[in-house]
Amino acid sequence: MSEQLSDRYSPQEVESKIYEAWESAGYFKAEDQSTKPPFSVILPPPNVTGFLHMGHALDHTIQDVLIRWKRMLGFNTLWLPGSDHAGIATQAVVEKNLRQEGKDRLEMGREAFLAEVWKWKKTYGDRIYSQMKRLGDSVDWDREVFTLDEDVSQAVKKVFVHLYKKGWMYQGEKLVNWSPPLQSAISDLEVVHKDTKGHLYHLSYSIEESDEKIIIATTRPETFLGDACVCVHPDDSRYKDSIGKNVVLPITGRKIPIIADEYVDQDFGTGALKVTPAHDFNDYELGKKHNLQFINILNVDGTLNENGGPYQGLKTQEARKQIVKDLEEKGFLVKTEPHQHAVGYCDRTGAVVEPFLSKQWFVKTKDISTPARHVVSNETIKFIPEQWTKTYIHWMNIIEDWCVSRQLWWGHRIPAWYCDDCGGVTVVEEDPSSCEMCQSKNIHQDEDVLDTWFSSGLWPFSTLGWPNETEALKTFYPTSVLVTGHDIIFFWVARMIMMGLEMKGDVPFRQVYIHGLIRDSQGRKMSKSLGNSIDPVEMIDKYGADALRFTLMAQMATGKDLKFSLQRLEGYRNFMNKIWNATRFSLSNLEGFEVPVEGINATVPSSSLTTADQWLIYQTGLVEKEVNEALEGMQFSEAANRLYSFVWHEFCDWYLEFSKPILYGQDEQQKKTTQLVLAQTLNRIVRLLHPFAPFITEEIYSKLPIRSEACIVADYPEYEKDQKWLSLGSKESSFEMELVKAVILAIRNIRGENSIKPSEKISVWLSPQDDKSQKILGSNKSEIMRLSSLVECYVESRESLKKCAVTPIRIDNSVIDVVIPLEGLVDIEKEVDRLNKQIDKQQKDVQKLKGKLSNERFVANAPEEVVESDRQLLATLVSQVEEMQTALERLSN
RNA sequence: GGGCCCUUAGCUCAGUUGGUUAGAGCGCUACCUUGACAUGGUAGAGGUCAGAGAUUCGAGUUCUCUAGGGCCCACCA
Repeated sequence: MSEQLSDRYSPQEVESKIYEAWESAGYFKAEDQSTKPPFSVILPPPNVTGFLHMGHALDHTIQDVLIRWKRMLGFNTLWLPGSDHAGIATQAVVEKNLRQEGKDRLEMGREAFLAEVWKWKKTYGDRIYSQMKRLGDSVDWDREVFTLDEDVSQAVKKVFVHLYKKGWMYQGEKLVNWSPPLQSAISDLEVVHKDTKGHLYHLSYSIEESDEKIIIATTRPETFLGDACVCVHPDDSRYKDSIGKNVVLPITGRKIPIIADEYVDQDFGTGALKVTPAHDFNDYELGKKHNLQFINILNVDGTLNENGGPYQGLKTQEARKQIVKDLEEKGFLVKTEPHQHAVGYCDRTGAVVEPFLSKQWFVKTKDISTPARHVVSNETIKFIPEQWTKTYIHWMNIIEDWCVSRQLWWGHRIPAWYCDDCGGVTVVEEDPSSCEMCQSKNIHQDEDVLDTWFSSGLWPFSTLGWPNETEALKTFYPTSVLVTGHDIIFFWVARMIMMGLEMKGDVPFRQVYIHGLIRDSQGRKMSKSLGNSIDPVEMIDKYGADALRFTLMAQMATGKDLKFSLQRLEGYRNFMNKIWNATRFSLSNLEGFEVPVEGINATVPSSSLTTADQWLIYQTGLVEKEVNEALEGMQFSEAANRLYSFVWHEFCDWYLEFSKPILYGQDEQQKKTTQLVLAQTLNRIVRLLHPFAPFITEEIYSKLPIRSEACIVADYPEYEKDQKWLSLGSKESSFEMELVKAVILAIRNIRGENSIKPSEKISVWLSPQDDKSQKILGSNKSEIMRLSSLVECYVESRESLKKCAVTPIRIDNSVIDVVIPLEGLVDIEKEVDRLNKQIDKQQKDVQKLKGKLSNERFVANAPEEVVESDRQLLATLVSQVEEMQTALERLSN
């Protein structure tokens, strides 16, 4: 205990040491079988080659707080870490890298390329994990899983086959969202629609065997190459006679019919619509309905194919320019008007997405989404905050079939084999040697891989050993809570719910806590391209992990986005330092303190406790109760802020100041008592703070006289279970302390307002107007003197004093006049002004309250207690005004 | 076009079932190096809770509308 602590807390010196100690002691490990109640959280797997950003820091801190809290409460906690292969993102990074070395994926071939990706994964796969350790994540590393691990791959295949057999996984030649740079299909969710300025081109198509023309309007003129018909509304008088005739397409001269369908909006454009079934989702539906020709004009790379005629080889954008030019020259372009419309972009590459006809695998969502919707609407799964329930259900209502095949190499290969002889498809879990239909050996596997989110969707059970009925699965599924951002509710949360219900027959988690996104101080999204992202590891290096965690938690209120502020971070760094110094002070004054054998259960007779002791213990109880309640309700900022103000403004500001005279004094008996209170309270504070600030609390805990094995596995203080200690405090003592504090504040206020220097010692008369106050003041006189720098303090009435500042204090029914003679000390006029101002302000409140109480309906309708407390308040205010008026007189006389 | 959210002190934000005189941090002003901490202490200034209406004895808190800002979903060519 005599160990010297430095006067500043330096996280750099303790954090890594502490983390290693936790890990090697095995504190993070969950038990597959346990008598303890389970509490499990599956970490949203970060991109394996990614690095920790502020969003992760927030997401992880929330989970770690919950896990540490529950662990201390005695739960069998599992926080399961893992990482995601992130198909597109990782493949893109590796490809880019190879290109710089002059290598090309296609030239290398599948196997060689995948070897490169695995090499990359091995090099960078641990980076994110070491960053998680810096944050303090108490995950069970022994259970770490990667989405491409053998077990997970088996689970993926099993699910695929299961869905296939059920008819819910099917292959179809459909119009999909195609990303030309990726040369792959992407799902609806991976398309972001942005309003884009474009043009509405009016093209003139001539009607066959006549001089008539029909004008159509389009935003994508190049697609005319794939037009299958022109469509008008059957009731449109302008075009009635044209229906059934053919038009001749410009440039190519190809002939297509004019048909009618009520789908067409007569008021938009010219009321005549060109239909390109292979390149537009609406046209696709029309094409199916009217059995139209599907003319694909694109190659996989987004260039025009042989159907593009003279434009073959050009990219769509280039082709558009050229075609507009040509049409204009030949007189087919009637007019061009500016037009804003939604254009789909690939969220990975930013390229314009092309609707593209191709053969893909789809998950039929109709049947699988119904139960997934129900479990949320009937609150088997609860979203926090609730508002996301609506969003989720809305999406579930409009969900389309999910395109899960990707024309990539990095990912789970689709377990489908095609027969070169009979053309049959074999979908099985184990690689087959022959075709299921004709037994031919000439089979080859589907070249494509699955959408990354397909394997992510299985994460809550695939990570626990499924399809084997493992103990872990029995113990920890369904998991307790899923913590994530709202940006992946559809991508991930919804898919996990669907898959969990289908494969496990139960929800994957009971609660979904949706937090906001981290923004910069100006409210912009943090992004690499804006250059405004803040590296959490850098912040940890500079301010410590605890400060960063506390900053995030103190702001984590409603699930709203939160702005990250360095000033705030600095403030919580200071808070950590405050805790450190409070400990330093305490420990230096605990020298010679004998640790009681009962340890944390040791008490003293309540009669030996000072007012401040009892007050502190009472406050400790309140904090224990409130913090647990806040955490129970996922009110993280509530919990963090409550702890902040308790530690700083109650423990440090008042209790430690009150303890000084005793600790520095000669009364050994009293000193012992205070030391016990100090040791007991510090222990509780450290445990309460641990989930939020694990490193500093563990470090401090190891130096405390009263402690157990380690803070991380110590009991979390709970009001009900801590009664042996907490019952030493009382509401009554708390009241006494409030009275003493009020007296001290009143004196300090006068000093401060009148700029009476601390060095200038003054005398004060305290005039209690009842016996109770008299007693309280008498027993706390020395503390009052010390904390307000008094040279003399008389607890007695002295009406004869002149030119005094008088501050009336009233708490409950106790009234005290604090009387300070000011003659010779200050400008009396100034004090008169100050008092007058206060009286004015107070009188306004009195008027307001009087009005309220004279309202008969208020008195008649409001609950008795509300009326009563208002009456008392009014009485207090009125008497305070009177007393201040008296004070004014005494000041001037 | 549909849906969700936000607007409270100079700044960033708390304020979950409506009820004492609306809070915090930072910043600001004044004073203070007092034996844990200047990453500190003490005191202070600063708000008609975006606006209007409604419900209620009572609204920052519930409802409606308006203004401003943000987000999500959506095939009008």
